[in-house]
Amino acid sequence: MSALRASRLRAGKATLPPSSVPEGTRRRILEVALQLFANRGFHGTSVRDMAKALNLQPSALYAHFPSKDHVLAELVRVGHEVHASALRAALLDAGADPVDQLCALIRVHTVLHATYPHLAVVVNEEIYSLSAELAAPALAIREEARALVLQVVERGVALGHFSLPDKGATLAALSAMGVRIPYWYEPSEQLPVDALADVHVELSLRLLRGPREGPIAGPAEGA
Amino acid sequence: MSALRASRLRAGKATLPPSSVPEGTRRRILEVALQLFANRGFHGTSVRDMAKALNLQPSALYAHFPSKDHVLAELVRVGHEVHASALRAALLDAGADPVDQLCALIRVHTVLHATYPHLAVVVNEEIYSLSAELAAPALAIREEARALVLQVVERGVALGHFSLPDKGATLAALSAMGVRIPYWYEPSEQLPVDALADVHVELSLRLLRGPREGPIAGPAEGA
Amino acid sequence: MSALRASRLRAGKATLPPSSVPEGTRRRILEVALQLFANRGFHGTSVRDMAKALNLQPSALYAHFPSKDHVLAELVRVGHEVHASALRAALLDAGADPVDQLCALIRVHTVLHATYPHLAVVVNEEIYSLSAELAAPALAIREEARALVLQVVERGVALGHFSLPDKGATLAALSAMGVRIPYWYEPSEQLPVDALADVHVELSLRLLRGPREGPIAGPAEGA
Amino acid sequence: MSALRASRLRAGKATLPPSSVPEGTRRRILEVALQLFANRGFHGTSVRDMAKALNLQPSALYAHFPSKDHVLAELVRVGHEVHASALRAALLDAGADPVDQLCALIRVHTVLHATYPHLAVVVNEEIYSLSAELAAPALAIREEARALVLQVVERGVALGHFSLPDKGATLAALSAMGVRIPYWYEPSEQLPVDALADVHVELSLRLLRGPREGPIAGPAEGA
DNA sequence: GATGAATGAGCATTCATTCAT
DNA sequence: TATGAATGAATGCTCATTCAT
Repeated sequence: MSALRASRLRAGKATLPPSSVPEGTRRRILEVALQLFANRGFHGTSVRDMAKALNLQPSALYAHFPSKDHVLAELVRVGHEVHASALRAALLDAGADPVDQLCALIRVHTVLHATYPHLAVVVNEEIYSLSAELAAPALAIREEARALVLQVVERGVALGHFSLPDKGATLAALSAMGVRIPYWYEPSEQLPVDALADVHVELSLRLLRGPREGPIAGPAEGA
Repeated sequence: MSALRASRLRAGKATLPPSSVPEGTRRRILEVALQLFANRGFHGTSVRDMAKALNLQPSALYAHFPSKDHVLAELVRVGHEVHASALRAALLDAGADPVDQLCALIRVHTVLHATYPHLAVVVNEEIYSLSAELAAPALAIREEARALVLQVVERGVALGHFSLPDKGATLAALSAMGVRIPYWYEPSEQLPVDALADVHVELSLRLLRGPREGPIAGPAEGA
Repeated sequence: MSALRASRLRAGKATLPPSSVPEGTRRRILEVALQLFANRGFHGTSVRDMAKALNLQPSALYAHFPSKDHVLAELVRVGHEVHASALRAALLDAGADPVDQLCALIRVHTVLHATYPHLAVVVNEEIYSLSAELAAPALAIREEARALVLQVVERGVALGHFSLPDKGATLAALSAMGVRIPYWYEPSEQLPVDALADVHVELSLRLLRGPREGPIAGPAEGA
Repeated sequence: MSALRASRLRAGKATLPPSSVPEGTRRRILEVALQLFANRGFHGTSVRDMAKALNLQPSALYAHFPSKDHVLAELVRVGHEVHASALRAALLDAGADPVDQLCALIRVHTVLHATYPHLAVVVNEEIYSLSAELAAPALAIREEARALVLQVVERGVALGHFSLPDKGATLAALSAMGVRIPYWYEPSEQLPVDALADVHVELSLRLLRGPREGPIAGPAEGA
């Protein structure tokens, strides 16, 4: 029926963070689902599609997950958990300076979205295909993460390091930079993941500190 | 059957820019499709869903569009066209200063995403449900728009107004701020659309000019 | 999934006649199947349902029966055998008087249907879910039983004790009284199984002897 | 898969009472379903079976009924309604004598079960495959009918025409005679439907009046 | 005897779409 | 333009059963 359809993601093979899910058929199912859900969406992927990609009968999936929805729910849960725990770990490593803390959070946020773009897309877009019940755990984790960043930003403001035109919009902009990575970025020699993280850290600091007045003197990339 | 699902958008009623499509059943179909595709996705919306929301029989839609895909294609085309022509118009009004030009582009980009969030989401997410053939016109327009912004930014850099750590990432960040608006923003008295545009203009300038050194002295919002 | 469904039987726990099947997993399977087949029918019961009720995996059943059909076949066979042998035993105890014989047959028929209602239902309704091959042994036994009753009735007619308006219909009515017991009867203090048997014996005699002429004088229950 | 299976019913073609359902595809579906549900049971009949017997695609059925369950529910409802209204009509024709009334009720009960055996079987056996919600209307009608018969019998007892050993069991026996008809009876020249009704009326009167004492003198059928 | 993963057919139902009216 | 009945493919899922362990 449908002619050649565009893939949402540039990146090729979908991978799950190594220790987030144990090896085995269950993990294989999750990785295949990740690939397909990221590129065609949850509703654009059939159980038969998944089974075919796994070289399994559709019915075999039901020994591992009670429904297609539960596969998505698990991906969304894992994605949120990996993200939240990475943020927490970054914060613990960062010391007490809110600028350092913010940089650490942005770095981790960027690295995760650049390293696991499929998971990022599924977590951010396909969560809306979940019932309220199945989405709830992930949404709770998400709210925690937002609160974490908010707290750091607010401390930075209180200590005179940051100055925001509007808190909600600025926080959203900070998040958006990361969230959109899967749609344009592909790791390359010119811009490996770490370099992208450096750029995003720099951009984040620009967002949070006021701009210079007038024209710019110093050297910076022009190309 | 399926339990309550989250809606992707905060905003309520989906609307199409006034003169983008003439009044009539055809426009009604597009607006209903806009609402449903934005909230449930193209694949998550059936022709029956659309017909029910229109108080029509499914077969009646085929008097107006040759297929469900063509409804989406039309929405995507209209969305891209409205966006591109608004950018062009803004640029014409902005004079020759690249800073003014950039501000005008960001303002329009922001206002459109805040005013037509459903259209923005469909244009940005559901385009991937289109065949290459049907998506092509929109993708061409999209490329033009990107080139437009790129040109302005590059002129700003050349004239010493802007300084970017990485052109691709910074352009992406500029775009991302707007693209993510439908996911968090709702017009309100505290932050009406124009004020949001002001904020995004300010944030964009921060991204494009270097940050101040050291801590911040001047007054800024704290809340 | 499926909403609450009515149960065919009033009675609670399904039991098999004590010595009809030796204790063990095989018997447990038969009793669980009896319960489920009686209430939801053979086609309305899945092997998974049976396994779940047994706290076993579906595959475990196949160590005891070659197929789901064979479980039903065994229930049907046991039910018929218990019934037929009880009829034979009753006849042996009853002496030579066809009235006594008929009463004995009816009593046993009634007691069995009242005591093992699940088995009665499965034997009478679910036999139609069996292949001709698997149903054959039971049908043979059934024919024997019918012949037995027929003989007794015919002797009663020949000896002037009974008078039937139509042999087929009357035999069917005799049988029907018992067969329908599981659908309405539940043992109680007011009407224990033995009392029900007395009633059915009385009713059977009424069917087989002609009615009184005119109105009724003597005392009888009214309520 | 399944080998030759027995049919529950002797009778051939399933028919619905003429004016119970208007002509058209909807009626054709109901009649085919009646045939299949009666012989193989609701759970033993697939929508594909029904569609094949109708020379239709399975999906076409869903233009007429929202689900397979609703087809059964409609059959069960129609069956109950036809039965109840026939009983009411019979009673209106019968005059004030409880004996006449009872005879009229039995006659109608018998004629319906003999004329529409498929419907009788579906109504009596397959109602248990319905959810409580879908079964409710039919069960309500059923209770009314029972109350009707009960009232007639009680008046007969009060006026000294009837004498019952046990009201519940006797009512059940009266009903059972009719309910079991589809399992053994086929209209024939020797015993057409009307003759069967005569026999059942006679048997019913025997059940409700006491038996003669001692052996039988008068002439009666012997065969 | 029992498990758990797997099979392959089949389930009720929904899909986008067509067509005669 | 719109309807209502129909199609044929596809949907998510369950079925009875097998088999290696």
